[in-house]
Amino acid sequence: MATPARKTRPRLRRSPVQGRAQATVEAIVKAAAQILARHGPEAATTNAIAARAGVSIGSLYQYFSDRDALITELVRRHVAQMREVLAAALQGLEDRPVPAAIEQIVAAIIASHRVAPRLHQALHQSLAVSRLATIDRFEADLEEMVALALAAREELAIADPGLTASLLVRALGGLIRTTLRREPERVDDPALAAAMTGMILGTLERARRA
Amino acid sequence: MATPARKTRPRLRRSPVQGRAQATVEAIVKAAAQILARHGPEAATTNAIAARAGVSIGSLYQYFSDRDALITELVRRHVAQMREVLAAALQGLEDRPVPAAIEQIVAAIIASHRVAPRLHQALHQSLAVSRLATIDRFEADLEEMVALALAAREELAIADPGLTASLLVRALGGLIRTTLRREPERVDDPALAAAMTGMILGTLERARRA
Amino acid sequence: MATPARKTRPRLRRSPVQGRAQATVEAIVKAAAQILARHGPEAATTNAIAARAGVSIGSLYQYFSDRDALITELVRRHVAQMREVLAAALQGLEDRPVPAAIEQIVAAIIASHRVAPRLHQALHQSLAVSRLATIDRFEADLEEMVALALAAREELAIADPGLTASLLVRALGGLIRTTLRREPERVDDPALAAAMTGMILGTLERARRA
Amino acid sequence: MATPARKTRPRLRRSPVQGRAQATVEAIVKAAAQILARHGPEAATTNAIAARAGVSIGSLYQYFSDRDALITELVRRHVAQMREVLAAALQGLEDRPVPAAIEQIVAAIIASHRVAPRLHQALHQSLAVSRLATIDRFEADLEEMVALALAAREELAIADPGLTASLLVRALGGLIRTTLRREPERVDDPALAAAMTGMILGTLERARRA
DNA sequence: AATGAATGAGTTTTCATTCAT
DNA sequence: CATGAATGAAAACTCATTCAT
Repeated sequence: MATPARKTRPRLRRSPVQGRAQATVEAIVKAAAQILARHGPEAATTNAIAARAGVSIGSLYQYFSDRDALITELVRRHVAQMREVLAAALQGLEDRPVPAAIEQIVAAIIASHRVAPRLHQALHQSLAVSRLATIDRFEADLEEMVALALAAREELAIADPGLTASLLVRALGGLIRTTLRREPERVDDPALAAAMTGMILGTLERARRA
Repeated sequence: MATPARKTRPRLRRSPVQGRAQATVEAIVKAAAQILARHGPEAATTNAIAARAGVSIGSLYQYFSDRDALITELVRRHVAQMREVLAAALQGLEDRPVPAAIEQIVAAIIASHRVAPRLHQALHQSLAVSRLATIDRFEADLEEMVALALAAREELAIADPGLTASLLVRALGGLIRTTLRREPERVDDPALAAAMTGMILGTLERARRA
Repeated sequence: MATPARKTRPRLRRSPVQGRAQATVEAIVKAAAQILARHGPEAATTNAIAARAGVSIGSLYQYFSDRDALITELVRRHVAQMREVLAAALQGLEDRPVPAAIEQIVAAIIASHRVAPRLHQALHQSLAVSRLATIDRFEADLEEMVALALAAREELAIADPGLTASLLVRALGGLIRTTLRREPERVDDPALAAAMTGMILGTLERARRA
Repeated sequence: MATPARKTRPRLRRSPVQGRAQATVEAIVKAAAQILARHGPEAATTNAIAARAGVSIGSLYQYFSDRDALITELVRRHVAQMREVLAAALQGLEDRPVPAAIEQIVAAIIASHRVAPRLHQALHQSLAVSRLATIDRFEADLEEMVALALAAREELAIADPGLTASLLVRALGGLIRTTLRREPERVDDPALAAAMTGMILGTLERARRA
């Protein structure tokens, strides 16, 4: 690539070993998330974040080298949470018959996107393309997991599990994001989930080895 | 009243009567598109746009009341172009058998998203959620067109054409956007297009009336 | 004074000998007056003035070397009008008995300030102190006229006509301006005019030679 | 609600808790006053004010939400000072006989207008008519005070104390302002003060009930 | 002469970041 | 360590003025 790898910065300027420092960091990250989610990227200035966190701007810079580092940490936590929710929602996947498994995957992906939808939206918006890496990695991992799950089911006879997984994960992700943006309340609509499941099943049908 | 009520402000602050002015407007819009596409929303300052367009900042404000108006115009043109490409790519849709028609729709949606993918991405990013209306309207129109097309094909027997159309259009759109962002070169991959077509056909199969 | 005398500029860049040019100048000055009076100094940009006058900005600069020259011309005309109104309203002053003469002076000063009160106000506001010279000269002349009139009336026995004239003219002027600003409708109140007359008569009484 | 409704925005954007901040605010306000007084409204740009105050432009905006807020604060302080001077100069008014009381009033009004005459002038100029409220309120209050003082003196037998007070206050105010503008040194001339006193006494004479 | 497109210095304002206390 | 006052580069936008057509 053209751009040189950024010199990796320590994630946190100083590791908060004491409880108070830990609490301060928590407060700052939480404040940033709240402001981003509720008032959008424009409102998320460092001063506003510090104010909402109830700490001085100086303290913010005590723990984060710059605004970027704070946002990065926020993304890291958000994605970690999505991963957790996803992992929990995928428990016992292997033991289920295919149709139920698909339903479970759909539900899991929806659930992971509902962790903090406004924040998710705001992050997608405020992050420069180059900065979406962390989120993209999550989606890539998700694709891989799904690919493995598909390959593991011999009865599905998927010709190209990688391609099919990408297809499904990206389609579902985009579908959920668009719906969250334009008709947020509909994300809970069981008819939509059912239709998504149908879409996946139909797709898998078509993706069989000739 | 003598003057008809206007809901929308005039598109341009002043309409260029001389050819030179027309050229200036074009240069500004083009410069804005380039900077947005290549360097992202943050880089698209009015000064940078004017500089790249080779005009003074004053000239920019002769024709656009503010930065927002320029972006709006850019969106307008971009969406208009997407609509054109889409319309052209959908010519003769009714005369084709279902499988070919689906292929054509997939190709058309891909084509419309390839008009200026980086710009599309940047616009999605730089526009506040509330300002995505023009793009959203395009997507909503697209959903409606597809819903009509589905309903018109009695042989498909789609139970809920609206739902199915939303599903497909949003899924395809998100899929294409994600792919453009993460693996831009793959958009041209015929295997992907084929897989998408498969996805749609499979989905339609599943969406039949019981 | 510290500031050197400004190099005197020709009042008009070119003397409009033709009728059309004359009309253009009229239109420009009138437009400037209207905008100043109706929308205040901030709105009186050269472009706005040209637009309202229905001429191009280039034409404005054809006749006025710069914005300042235009404002100067406007002031000149405004004061000239005030002088005319004043002179007309003072006709036959010498032939009247003192009380009637005073009433006439009061009425005349009021009349001269009502020529274009909003414009007058705007000019007072938009003119830098150094630029109020033309208006000040008008008031100085007025003071002198009144001083002469007072001195001419032996029966008044004014001890210091100059002082008394300054007193009265400045007091009346300020009074009228303040009233125009704060209670514009009251300027026509006959009770006020009567009170002013009373004030003057009382003042003259007190200004007699011991 | 927990917080009481505020009609007025907080006077300062942020209240300085450290002494240093207080000093900064003072420096800014003082610089604004100086520039306005010496170089007029046009010269009083936020940058120029910050520069003269010896602080960064950012500091100015820490304490004042915008240029307007700074000017408003300046007016507030100026008027407060005028009120103080006036109040001090009116001490013991009730205990004096009418002629001495009148002299005192005249002296008090002159004194209040001499607080910062150039600034006063500049403020009158730089404030849009609609924004002169604070100054106007001062003058209105002054009129009312005088009206009450006049009414309290039964021996004066003023027919319409309100009208007479308006007359006198506006006349004196205008007179002082004009004199300050055109012959600033003359404001100290005892002859002028004496003449003003004469004007008032004469006016009061004429304003008696028939 | 007239036009109006173009100019750019100058203005207000924001916000990430530093550093003295 | 925490605080918050201070910084200043940079952004949006205006408007008097010029000049090619």
